[in-house]
Amino acid sequence: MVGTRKFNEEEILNIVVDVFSRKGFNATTMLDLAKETGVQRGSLYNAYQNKDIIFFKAFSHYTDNFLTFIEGELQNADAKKAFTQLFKTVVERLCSDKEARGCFSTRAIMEAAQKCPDIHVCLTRFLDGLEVIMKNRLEQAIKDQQFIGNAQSTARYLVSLTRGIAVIERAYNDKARMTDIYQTALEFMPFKTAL
Amino acid sequence: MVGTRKFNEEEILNIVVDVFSRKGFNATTMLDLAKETGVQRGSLYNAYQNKDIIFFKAFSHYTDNFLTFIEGELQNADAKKAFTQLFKTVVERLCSDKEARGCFSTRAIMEAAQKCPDIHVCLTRFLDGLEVIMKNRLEQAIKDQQFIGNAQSTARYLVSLTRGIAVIERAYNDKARMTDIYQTALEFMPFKTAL
DNA sequence: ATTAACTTTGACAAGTATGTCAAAGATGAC
DNA sequence: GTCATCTTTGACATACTTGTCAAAGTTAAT
Repeated sequence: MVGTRKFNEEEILNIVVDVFSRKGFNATTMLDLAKETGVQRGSLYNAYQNKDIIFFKAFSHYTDNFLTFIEGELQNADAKKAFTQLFKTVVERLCSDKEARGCFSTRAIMEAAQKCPDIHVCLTRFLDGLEVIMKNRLEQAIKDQQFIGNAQSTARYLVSLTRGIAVIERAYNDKARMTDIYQTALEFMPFKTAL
Repeated sequence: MVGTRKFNEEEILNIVVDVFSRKGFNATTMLDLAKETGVQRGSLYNAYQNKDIIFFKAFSHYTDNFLTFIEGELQNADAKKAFTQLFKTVVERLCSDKEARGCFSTRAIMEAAQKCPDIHVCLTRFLDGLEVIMKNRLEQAIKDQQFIGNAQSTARYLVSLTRGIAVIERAYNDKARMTDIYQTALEFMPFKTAL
C-alpha cells in the first residue's frame, strides 16, 4: 500500500456502532459519524461508499464479535446456570453506556434493514446465529438430562426473549426490571440440575 | 365551530398510524403523511403543529384502542386459554397488513420516544397498561388456582415477550415462527386447568 | 529523490424536509 | 346575506443531507 489510510478501522467501526446505537439509523448523519469518529466526511465516503455500507460493515463487525462472545457465556456445565449467565451478560451489555451495546440497537438494525436488503439478511443471520448457539447448548442439556423439551422451539423463544428485553431496556432503562424478566423466564423453564 | 375541519380525524389518525408503522418515525415525512391521508401538508401543520405531535396523537389514539381491545381477549375463564387467545390476537394483528398493526411498530415508537419525551412517557404508559391488564388476569388466575407465581414479575415478563415477538415479526415476517414462540412460552408456564 | 497510488480535505451542486405565511375558501351563527 | 372564524392551499425561505470531485497531501517502493 502506498497512500495509506490514516484511521484505524476497528476503532472507527466501534464508534460507528455506538453512534448508530444511540441515535438510530435514519437519525444518524454522515456528519455525525464524521464528528464522532474524527474522520472527515469525505474520507468516510472514500473508504466506504455510503451510510448503508458503513452500517453494514459496523453491524457485521459487531455481531461477529457478539456471537463468539456470547457462545463463551454458555460454557457452564449446568444448563440453567449457563443460560442465566448468558442473560446476565446480555443485560449487562445492554445497560453499559461505555461499552458498545449488546444488541446494537434492534431499532437501528430494523430501520436499516428495511432500507437495505443486505442488512436485512445480516440481521436474520445474526438472529439465526444466536438461535443456533442456544439450540446447541439446549441439545447438550437434553443429552445431559438437564432439560426436557424441543431445542429448536426453545431456542427461538429465547432469541425472542432477548429481543424483548432489549426493547424493555430502551423503554425503561431499568436493569432490575430486565433481570427480573429473564429470571422469571428461566424459572418457568423445565431445567433440572445435573444428576 | 365556523371554519370547520374537512377531514375526519379518526380516519386520518388510523392512516397515520399505518404509515408510521411501515416506514418508521424518522423515515416518514410530512409529505408522506399528506399524500397517504389526502390532507394537504399545510392542513396537517395547522391541525397539529408538527410531526412529533401528530405522532403523539396517533400513538395515543392507537394504544388506547389496543389496550381496551386486548383486555377483552383475556376473558376466557381458563387462564391458559385466555393468554393463548391474547397472544394469538397479538400475532394476528402484527401479521395483518390491512389492519393497523398490533404494536404500532416498536421501532417507530422508540425512534420517536428518543426525540420527544412526551412520547416516551406515552410508550411506558402503554407498556404499563399492558402489564396491568396481564397482572390483573394473572391475579385472578392465582385466585382461581390456575396459576402459581408472582403476578407482577410474570406480567412484566409477558410484556417483554410480546415486544420480542414484535421484533421477530419484523425480522422474519413468519407467523408460524411467532406462534411457535408464544406456544413454547406458555407451555413453560405453570398453568393448571380449573379444578 | 522521484514516482505512483492512495487518502484527505474543503467546496460544490442537487435534492429533500421543515415550518411559516398570506391569500383564498368554507361554514355556522346572527 | 353578512360576518367572524377557522381551514385550506400553494408558495416561500431555511436548513440539512447526500454524494461528488478536483486539488492537495501523504507514503511505500524504486
